Amino acid sequence: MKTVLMVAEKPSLAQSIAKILSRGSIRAWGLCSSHSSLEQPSPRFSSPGSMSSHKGLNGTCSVHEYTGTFAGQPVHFKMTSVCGHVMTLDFLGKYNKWDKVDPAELFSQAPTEKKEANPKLNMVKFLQVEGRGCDYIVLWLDCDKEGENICFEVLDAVLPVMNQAHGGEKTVFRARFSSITDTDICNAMARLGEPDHNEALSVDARQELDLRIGCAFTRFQTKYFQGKYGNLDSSLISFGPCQTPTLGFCVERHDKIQSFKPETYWVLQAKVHCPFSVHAGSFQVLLSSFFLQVNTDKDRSLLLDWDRVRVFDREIAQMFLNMTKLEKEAQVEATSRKEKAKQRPLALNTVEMLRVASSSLGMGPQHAMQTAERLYTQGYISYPRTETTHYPENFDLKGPLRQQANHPAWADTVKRLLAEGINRPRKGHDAGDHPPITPMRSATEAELGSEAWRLYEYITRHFIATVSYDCKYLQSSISFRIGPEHFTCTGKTVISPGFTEIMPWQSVPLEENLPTCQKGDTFPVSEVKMLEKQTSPPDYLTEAELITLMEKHGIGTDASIPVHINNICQRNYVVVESGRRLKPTNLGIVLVHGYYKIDAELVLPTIRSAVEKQLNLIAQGKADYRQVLGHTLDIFKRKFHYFVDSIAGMDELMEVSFSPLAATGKPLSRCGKCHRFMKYIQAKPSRLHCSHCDETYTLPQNGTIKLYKELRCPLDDFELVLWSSGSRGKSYPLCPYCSNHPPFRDMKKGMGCNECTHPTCQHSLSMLGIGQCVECENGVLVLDPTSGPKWKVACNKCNVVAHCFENAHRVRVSADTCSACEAALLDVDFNKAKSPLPGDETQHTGCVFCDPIFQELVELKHAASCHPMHRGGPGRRQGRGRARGRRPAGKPSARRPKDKMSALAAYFV
DNA sequence: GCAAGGTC
Repeated sequence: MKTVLMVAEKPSLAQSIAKILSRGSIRAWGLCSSHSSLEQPSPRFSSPGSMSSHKGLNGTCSVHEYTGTFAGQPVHFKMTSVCGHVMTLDFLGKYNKWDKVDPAELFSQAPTEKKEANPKLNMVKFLQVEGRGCDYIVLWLDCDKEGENICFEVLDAVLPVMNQAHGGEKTVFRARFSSITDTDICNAMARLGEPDHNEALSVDARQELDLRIGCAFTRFQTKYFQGKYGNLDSSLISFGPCQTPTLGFCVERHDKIQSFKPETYWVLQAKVHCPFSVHAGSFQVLLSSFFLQVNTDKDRSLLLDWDRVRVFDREIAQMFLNMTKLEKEAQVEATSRKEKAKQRPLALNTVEMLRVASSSLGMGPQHAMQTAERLYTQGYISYPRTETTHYPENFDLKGPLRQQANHPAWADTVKRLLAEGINRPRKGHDAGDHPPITPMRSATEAELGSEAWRLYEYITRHFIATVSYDCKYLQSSISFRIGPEHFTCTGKTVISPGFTEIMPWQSVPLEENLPTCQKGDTFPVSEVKMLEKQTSPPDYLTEAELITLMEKHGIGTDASIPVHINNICQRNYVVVESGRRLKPTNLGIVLVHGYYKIDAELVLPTIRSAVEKQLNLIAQGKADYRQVLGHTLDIFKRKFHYFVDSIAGMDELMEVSFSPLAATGKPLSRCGKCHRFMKYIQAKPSRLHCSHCDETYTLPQNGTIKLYKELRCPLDDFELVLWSSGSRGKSYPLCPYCSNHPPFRDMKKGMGCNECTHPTCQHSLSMLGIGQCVECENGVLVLDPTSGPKWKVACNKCNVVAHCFENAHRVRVSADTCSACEAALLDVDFNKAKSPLPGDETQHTGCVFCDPIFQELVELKHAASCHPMHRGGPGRRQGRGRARGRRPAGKPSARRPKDKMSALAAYFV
């Protein structure tokens, strides 16, 4: 029997499609074969309706197997999936060395290669294992350009291991579907086509453009500005065709706020006195108790709005005030009553969910997406990444609704809807990807936890609202004349709340009801006054507004919008303020203003859509892939060179906001070359800067630095500093020069003296090292000479710390080694009063691992946390040192070498 | 260390 391999874009889809095709086969076969207008002869298929599933070798993708017919023959079907893109584009390794490659080379010279997108998933191997020996392949990837591109990634992996076709028989098929419904999937199976190479090529072009342009600009501006300003708190200044315009939106709003000049204006406000009587009508019963209370209040005054709204000249306002003030009565000129409707929402898609999550639930897009994904994988909601706001025609709306009928939060509403009949959902947009986001089963807050619950509650309420009725309300208004001036008063009364019952935050605000009156009626004026007000600036952009702008300009996709927003936060270009408003930082502002100054297209949202237009030509087969790519790269290469030549313009802006390196930081350690003080710059990346030599020395991050007793490195004369990760962590001395320019072959950048193999320096590993770490492979336990009186021995690779010999007044690493485990012996002196040693001893030399006296004085921990090893009973203590302290044969010894000179010579070869 | 796009 021949085998048909089928591949979907994600595991969940493989399962749904396999279920449909394996069970619905007989009906589907009938349906499919009844189509007479097939564009091409399509392989017919059927299956007896049972399917078996197993996990693939990567543990993530499943394989669903069943038998059926295909191309008129009995076959074995294997349905599986990838996890998004199989491959990713990157430069060849040597072009990823920032110091060695001129970013300009990234536009053309630097070759790119496709790498596995997620090596852990082992996707190519997995596809080959499953594809080996298959005869046909049907590609069920999402029906968009990215999906088309993944088709070819799958084919590249699988075709070489599949059986060879006989006599030009077609073996590669593409299924095109627009929803995951029985009809659609069966139709797709009945009308298999071919993957579209042009669409795939347009994605290849997009990938290459994004990579080359993004990396070139990012590397250039990072290298240019990094280390130039002391208080520029960013080690990466990135640029990207999506993230930069996203930042641009935030800065644009900031500029509007900055340039805003408040203007004073004046408003007339009138109050009339009216005996209260409301229209009688059936809607009254629906009004809230608030209204009924108002109704009992017989006399009240009515606030009128001025038809001129406002004037910007005080004297003119005063004139109008004077004229109206003379009048004692307001005359009704017209009345109107209109029934209006507030529409029920469209079915929920991803961006709308993210907007509401941000604006109403205070949940950032990235977080909201993660929460939604968890709800999805746990089966509470449908697939959360979709652009579609239209339920498929045969979508079962009542099923999910019934599941909610006993939910304590909305049982009443749902039961009434089911009893009285649901409303037809509004016609939304069908993007052909996934159905809108809906609840899949009932859940409670206790079950989900408060965060996930809030999102689930919103999704469910939104779903119920889409099958509810519009909210109907009555808008009435009365036009008045007071002297020469006209005033109006409006009121809204809810006729039927419709969907706002389940989405109360959308309710028509309760407004006072208006009195019944007719044209010509008069009301006594109780007050006319003039109010002075000021126009106010807009506020910073909310995340929700930003999402709307990005969607409108085609910046990013439903899945990547949260990533871009997260990026500009993490890169320190904007900060999220209260109300989830995005306030650009100085860095963000300077960058955008810099782009505006040099080449505004770099930050305008139009650039992405212009490129996309070109890419679409490739997809439609109207333009040549190579030509478009070459042409676009050429344009950006020119832009890049112009940007490089004009960078001083951006630098001028930087100078205003940031202070030069030489003017920042506090003097800390002395430079070994000029013997002047260097300055310690705390802003990330923290570093030392010698303004005389104009050299910068990076320091280890995430810790504090102080001077180390003015001790100097014997190799370069730089003053040592002491790095510490905190009182419960570890610390070690460090030479700023050696750490940046490793003196020995076996040392790497960033290392401290505790890893230095200098054979005689008193701060080195050679002198302070004790023995192999008890936990990690390559680490050595090193005495921390500054840690007394709470002495510590810490691993120079991992975070193992041993606390030992508390209150000893001196601890030294001896030249002798333990005969049992080869660890260096420690020489410990205690004060007479505090000595824990037996008898009246104050001094003891021994091995920390093997000496029974020392074993009682050593406590193993992890830096800043308690170590699990220490939880055991007393019995394990004995064996610990003996077994683990021993250095394996062949490993470099941390002991003091016997022949210092020969060892020294070896290092300097 | 960099982009944006899939998805987990």
